[in-house]
Amino acid sequence: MERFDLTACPICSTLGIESQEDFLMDLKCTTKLYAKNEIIVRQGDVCDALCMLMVGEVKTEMITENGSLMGIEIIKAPRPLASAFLFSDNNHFPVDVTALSEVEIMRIPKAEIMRLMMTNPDFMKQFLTHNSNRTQFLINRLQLLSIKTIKGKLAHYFLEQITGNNNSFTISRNQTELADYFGVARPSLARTLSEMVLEGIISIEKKKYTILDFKRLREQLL
Amino acid sequence: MERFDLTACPICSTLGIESQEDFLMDLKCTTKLYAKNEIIVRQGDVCDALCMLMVGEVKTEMITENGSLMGIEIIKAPRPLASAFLFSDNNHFPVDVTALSEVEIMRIPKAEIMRLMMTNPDFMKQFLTHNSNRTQFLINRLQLLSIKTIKGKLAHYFLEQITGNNNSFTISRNQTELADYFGVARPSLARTLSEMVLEGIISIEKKKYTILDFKRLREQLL
DNA sequence: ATAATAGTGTAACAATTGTTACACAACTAA
DNA sequence: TTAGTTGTGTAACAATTGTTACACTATTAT
Repeated sequence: MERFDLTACPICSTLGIESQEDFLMDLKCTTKLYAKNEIIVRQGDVCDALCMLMVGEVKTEMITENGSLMGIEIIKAPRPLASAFLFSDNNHFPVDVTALSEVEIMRIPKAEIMRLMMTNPDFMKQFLTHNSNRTQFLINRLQLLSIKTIKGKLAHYFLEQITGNNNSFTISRNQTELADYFGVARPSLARTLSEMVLEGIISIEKKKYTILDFKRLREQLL
Repeated sequence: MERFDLTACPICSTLGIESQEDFLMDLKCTTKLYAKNEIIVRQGDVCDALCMLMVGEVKTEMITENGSLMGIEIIKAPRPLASAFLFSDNNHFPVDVTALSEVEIMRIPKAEIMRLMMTNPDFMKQFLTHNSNRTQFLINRLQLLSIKTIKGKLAHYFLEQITGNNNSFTISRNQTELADYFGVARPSLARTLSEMVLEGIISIEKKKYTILDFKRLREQLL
């Protein structure tokens, strides 16, 4: 199993290389290994320690940065799991987490996280930032899911892709992935896309999308 | 205008009465008044200070230019506004905030929040807890919106209301409010409810709901 | 009690999306 | 090249939900 890379961890990366050894040395924590397909946490389990995914990858029904719906999604090491729930009044995991490979989890007690934050401003800032970023992500997903029509979702998504004065952009996801992202059926998405092309709102060439009529695109948001 | 009540604030309540005066005295912050219907923050505004709603109430509107897809949230003083975004990499407000009454807002700079957290463990814990609770709330909304059928939404909601060994609960919202909460049309909700009663899954008497068949209720979640 | 208002039940119909199925293009590996 | 896979376009039909309208009950104010 490979070594844990602190510098890639979203909440520990600014600790500085020289202090990493001390950091891990002083840390009161336990690590545990899980076999492939083993269930790491069950929905409803109490969350009284930060679970850091050190090695391997897991799947969870949780919403992830990747953006797929409540459907199963994959989290790769290194990253904390559900760090937002550690301090909530109702500190239970909202979903199951299952190992997709051999997995190493480090459990850092809540009190230890508190201590780290009190003594290390950089750590505190990173921890806060990580959780804030997760929240931002959740809000974005909420906005997207709140739009009911497929045309509206597409309009929201397209307008988000625009940067600068361009009216073109490329989408790396294919139609199937895009449909998953929106939580709609693939043929429904295809139908809607061809309708928007027919109406002259957009044009599509391979994965390059061009907006032809911003006004009508914005009208799709109702 | 009434005085700000620190003991009711979700992130300052444990500071202790005797230290409140010192607390407010030392705090580097500015306060500003807003008239009713005045816009306090606009979607996209940079969030570089914690906005504490001291007096009055505000509404936050989710969602893009359209308006009423997902419910609006009404926030009453005292409570911080969008405290989760203060530390995110892309620190912009995701929503508009409008005053519903005369409102007093205290703006506490980010650095000042950092200082408070470093020097006051109770404050830090409360700040973290508050943000965690907000995240829980968002996750919950997301789960609800991810369920596509109205029966599924209702099943999710009903199962959430159950406490202990009971199979009954009362819902304070009326049908119209419930429909808004789910983001569906009111007659559609009524139709679905009567279907579930017909199928013997639940029974409804005024605002008291009773679950008759847990197994089939859970099946509605897919 | 009476009127006004709010909340509910329900029906007919429209609109949107999902489902299933299949043809075909694009790409990859042998 | 060929065969196999993946991605796309599209059609017919089913399922679900929205829309609109109206009757009725419950609650509240006068």
